[in-house]
Amino acid sequence: MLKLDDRDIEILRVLADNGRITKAQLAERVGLSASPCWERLRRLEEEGIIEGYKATINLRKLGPNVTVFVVAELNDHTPASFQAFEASMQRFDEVTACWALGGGLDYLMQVVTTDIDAYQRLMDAMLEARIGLARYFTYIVTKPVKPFTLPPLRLIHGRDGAE
Amino acid sequence: MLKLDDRDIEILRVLADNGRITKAQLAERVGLSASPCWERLRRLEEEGIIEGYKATINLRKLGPNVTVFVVAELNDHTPASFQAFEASMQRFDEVTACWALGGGLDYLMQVVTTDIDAYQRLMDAMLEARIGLARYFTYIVTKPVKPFTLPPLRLIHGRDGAE
DNA sequence: CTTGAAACAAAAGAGAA
DNA sequence: TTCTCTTTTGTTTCAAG
Repeated sequence: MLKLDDRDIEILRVLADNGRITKAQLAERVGLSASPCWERLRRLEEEGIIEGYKATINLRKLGPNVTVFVVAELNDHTPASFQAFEASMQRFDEVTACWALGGGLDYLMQVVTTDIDAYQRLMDAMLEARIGLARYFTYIVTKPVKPFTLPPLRLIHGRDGAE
Repeated sequence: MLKLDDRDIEILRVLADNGRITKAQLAERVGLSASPCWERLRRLEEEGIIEGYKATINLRKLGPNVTVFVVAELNDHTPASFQAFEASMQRFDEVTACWALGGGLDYLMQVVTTDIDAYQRLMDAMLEARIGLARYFTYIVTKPVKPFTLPPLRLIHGRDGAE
């Protein structure tokens, strides 16, 4: 298990909020000077705890669009079916995220399209593409209430079982 | 509406993938030299199309944790109830994202806790906190199938209605 | 859009607290 | 360990063509 102290956690928190902060500013914010802070950051990146850095794009400023969450059930639940469905998820660009759910039969997809019509056409295309999709339930997003935030890292870290 | 050309879109795509790329490398990747690329980037940031930059943290390396999606229904559907519930969502740190859904009565929450027990305790706490939560449905994530990706920007951009 | 110069930041190391 | 200080190298920013 990787040992992280409060300062490492603080580095993660600052970078999760501002991924382009300079290393000098980062050091100041976590109460270290540049060199030790830089060492810790290098380690966090090397260990893969920091996976990368991403710009956050405001899709609403680009044009009209709609986000839909879809709970999907498959026709059958063989390993091959799961694999085929999961591979399809990678190919549909409108599927912006996907998770497998407990119960062994369901998936949750996040889908972004220009409008509800385009969403329907996408789902029709999925049904026709014979990727194993049997039924699905649609949750249309009307408003983002809370943008992605980090969970409380101190809870998740500092217990047995981590790699 | 903001006019973006293919190079602007390409800048967004590169930065959504690698938010800490240097400006010189970014320019090279999109086929511009440093100064014009820098001008475009400055504009995208100023317009708020680029909202910010975030480090991506691999939670699994920090310790055991479970992600749960929760579809929630409220007791009543007055504007005040919505407001109260949405304010609560900001306060629960384990709620890592939240969206309001169509139908005017439902929310989808993404929750991250250490284990299913902690998830149950959180939901019990929400029920007891009288934040207006009536019923909820639990979807436990067993596997991330597709991490967040950008939707096809060319579809969303380049039509009427954008700001 | 290009060049290029000045200001600034990153990276790595030496040695002291 | 962490800190400060220094040097080299690379990056950002912006003015001028």
